[in-house]
Amino acid sequence: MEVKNKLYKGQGIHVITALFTVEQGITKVLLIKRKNEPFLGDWVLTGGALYNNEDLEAGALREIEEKTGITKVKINQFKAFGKVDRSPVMRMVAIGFIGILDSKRVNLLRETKNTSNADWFPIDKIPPLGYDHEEILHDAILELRKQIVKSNILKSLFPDGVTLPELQKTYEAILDKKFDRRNFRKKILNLDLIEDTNTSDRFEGNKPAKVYKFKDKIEDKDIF
Amino acid sequence: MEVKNKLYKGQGIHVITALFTVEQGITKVLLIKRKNEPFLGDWVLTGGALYNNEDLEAGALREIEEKTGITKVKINQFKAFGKVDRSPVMRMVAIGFIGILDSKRVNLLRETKNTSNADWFPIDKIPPLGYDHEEILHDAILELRKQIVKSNILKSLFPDGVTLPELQKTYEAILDKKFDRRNFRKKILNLDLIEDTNTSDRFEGNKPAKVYKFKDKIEDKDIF
DNA sequence: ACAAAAGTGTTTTCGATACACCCATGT
DNA sequence: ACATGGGTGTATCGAAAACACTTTTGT
Repeated sequence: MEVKNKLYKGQGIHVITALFTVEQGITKVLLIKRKNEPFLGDWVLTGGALYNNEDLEAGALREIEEKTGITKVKINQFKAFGKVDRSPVMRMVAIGFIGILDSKRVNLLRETKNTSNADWFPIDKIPPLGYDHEEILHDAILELRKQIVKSNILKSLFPDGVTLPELQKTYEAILDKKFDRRNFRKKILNLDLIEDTNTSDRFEGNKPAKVYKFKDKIEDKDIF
Repeated sequence: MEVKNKLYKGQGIHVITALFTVEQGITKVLLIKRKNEPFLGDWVLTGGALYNNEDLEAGALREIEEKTGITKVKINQFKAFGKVDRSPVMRMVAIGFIGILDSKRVNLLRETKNTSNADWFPIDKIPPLGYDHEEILHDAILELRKQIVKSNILKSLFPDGVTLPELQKTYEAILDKKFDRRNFRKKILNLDLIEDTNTSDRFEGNKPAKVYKFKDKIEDKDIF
């Protein structure tokens, strides 16, 4: 259907994902460098325009793959961004997603049809971003912090399981906060996000640590 | 800018709000009856197509006013809905909002240019809805339950302040749960959502109750 | 004085915090 | 045997839950 009324004509939808990783206690986000106008040469979050034949999440995943080569990542929608002038070309509303994965497990494409570079940036050392992506990233970081205590979003960072010391470092990195080891264990186990695998241990040159894994389904707790 | 690539052509944005009220312990949502195709004659949530010259929230508020006459209401965006076929006419992505207000304080328009009726429906007695509005409403109810314990969204239900017994009935209605009176007081005051006005009492034929009001700004608590 | 609804305090229970020692491994 | 990091238990504190009586008003 062709829209005639210019109040509605020429609208489009962006699907934008803030893809995070944690490396040695540093939370990082994946940025790509644009090769086209608008914002040519600027760093932005991964994403692009939604196609008519795909759902929101599918579009976000396609854009991720096209522009970074990353394929297996779980993403969660968190907010829409729709300021009138957020895109200089036409009216675009962005649907924001977040995801987290292990950067060491992916073969990041440095250049693609639409990007001239891609890299992981510590979230406290972000260059100027194109579009409204600084705002999206800001909100995405807050959302990530919420989701790591209420969802299994970290599962995709640890697809092969995780030890409690590893997990503690991750939480400390993302929440920017230190925890007592014994209390952290109790707290995290109480969240019912992970379960003991019983099976395997993992070695790092000292006493082996038990391996836990994130549950596939998290049931939400009572609100009040 | 005119889009040529048919992968992107002809997209649009809906702004849809689930407007709630609570009457005598019953949580209700405002529905309007469509006067046009598609879904002519169907009940739907308040909303419509976003204009190019307005932000998301402004568009949602304009649609609310146009189709219900309601003007002063606070709304919060909560989720985007973008299944490929959610609109039969063209590709539309919906941005969902929730809001709550006192139905007794509004003069609801029963008919407008685009609607043939409007009414409040108990959320457990919802007729079949057009578009994907049943899904949007379902998610909106969950979101409302979250927001009443984490935000001051209820402020617009009680613009002149509220007593604790009134509030308790409201929470019980929305959360579908009963509370002990003494514990409810402690709990709700601990949330730091409301403050004592000291000033006024309110009579209902018995002992007057103290009036509290919702704060304008809520600071969020530690996540973990 | 009675009915109706508001207001309040104490005990108990449970989860959160603070804190120190033992254990398994590699060298 | 020593160094390194993993694992665990207890005492204390504070929040949440259970629970009953008193107060204010209108009639």
